[in-house]
Amino acid sequence: MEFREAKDKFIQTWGTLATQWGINRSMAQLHALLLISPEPMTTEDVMEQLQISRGNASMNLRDLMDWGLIYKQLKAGERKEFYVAEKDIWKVARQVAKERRRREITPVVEVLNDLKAIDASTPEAQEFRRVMEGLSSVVGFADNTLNAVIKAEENWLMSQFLKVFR
Amino acid sequence: MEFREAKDKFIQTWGTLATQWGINRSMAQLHALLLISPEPMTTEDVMEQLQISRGNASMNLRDLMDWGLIYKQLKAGERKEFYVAEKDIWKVARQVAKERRRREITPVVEVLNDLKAIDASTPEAQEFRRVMEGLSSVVGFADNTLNAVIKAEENWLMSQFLKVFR
DNA sequence: TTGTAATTTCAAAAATAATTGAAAGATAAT
DNA sequence: ATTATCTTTCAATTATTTTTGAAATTACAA
Repeated sequence: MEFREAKDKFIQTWGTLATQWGINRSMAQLHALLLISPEPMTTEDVMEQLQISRGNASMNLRDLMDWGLIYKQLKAGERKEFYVAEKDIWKVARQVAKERRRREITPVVEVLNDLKAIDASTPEAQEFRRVMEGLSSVVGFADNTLNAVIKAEENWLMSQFLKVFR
Repeated sequence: MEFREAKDKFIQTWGTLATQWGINRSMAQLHALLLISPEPMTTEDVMEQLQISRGNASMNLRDLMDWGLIYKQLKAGERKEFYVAEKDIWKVARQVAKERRRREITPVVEVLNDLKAIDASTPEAQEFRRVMEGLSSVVGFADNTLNAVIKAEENWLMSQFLKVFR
C-alpha cells in the first residue's frame, strides 16, 4: 500500500469510527491528521488537507486541546499558531480515560447514588433498587478500569492482562 | 424521592447518556424501562410509557434483541409478544462487551494491520508506522480488557481491581 | 380459506448535530 | 494609532440521524 493511500485510509477510518462513539468526524480526522504529521501544522494546513471550513477547524482544534490530545505551539518569528498532537499513544489513552471518567462516569455515579436511596416498599420499587445496585457495581468496575489505565505505567498493565487472559 | 420520580429520572438519564455514546435515545430508554420492570411488557405497554410510535418501538426492540439485552417471551393463550430484559447486570455487561468487541475492535485491528504494512522509506511514512504500531498496542489492550469482562466470573474480576487499585 | 390481531417495513417528516462563512475580536508589527 | 494578519464566534445552512405512521406482511383462529 502506498503511503498516501494508507494515510487517507487511516484518516477516513478514524473519522467513521468516531461517529460510532459519539464523536464528530471532523474532530476525529483532525486528531488523526495531527497524530501522523511529523511537523506542527497550521489551521490553514488542516483546513486544506481535510477540506473543512475555518470555523470547523477552529472549534474542533479547541475541543482537542480541551481533551488534552493536542497542543498549541508558537514558532519564533511566526505570527501563526501551530498545532501538534501528543505522540505518546499511551499518554493519549490515559488522557482519554481521564476525560471520559470525569465527563461520563462521575455524573452517573451521582445519579445512581440518588436513585438507590428510594424506599423499596412495593415490588416495583424493590426491583428498581436491585437494578440500581447492580448498575452501581458495573459502573464501579468501569471506574476502576479507567483508573487503572490512568495510573498505569506504560506497559505494565497490558503485560498483566496478557499474562492472565489468553 | 418517590418511586415514580426515580423511575422517570432513571429512564431520562439513561436516554440522555446514551446519545453521548452514539446510541439512540429510544433504544436506551426501552432498555432502561424493561430493566426495571418486574413484569414482561408488550409493545403497546412500552409505546404508552415512553410515548413513542409503534415503528420506533418495533425497530429498537429488535435491535436490543440483536444485542442480546432483551428477550421475547410468549404467554400461553396470548396472541401478543412480551419482552423481558436480561436482569443479571453482569451478564448484560458481558454481552455489551462482547458485541462492542465484535463490532468495533475486530474491524479496527484488521485495518491497523493493513496500515502497519506500508514501507517506511520517508520520514512521514516512518512516523505513520510508529503511530499505527502504538495504536495497535492500545487497541490490543482494549481487546484484552473486553475479553476479561467477557470471560470473567461475576465478582472475581472486580474484586481483583478493587484490591489492586485504590 | 377468510378475517382479525399483531408485527414489521420503509418512505416521508421531524429532530438533532455538524458545518459553513462572514463578522467581530484579538494580537502584533509598522 | 492604524493596519495587517490571524483566530474565534455564532446565526444560518446543510447533513445526518431518528421517529413517525400507514401500508404490507405475518401469524393465528374460526
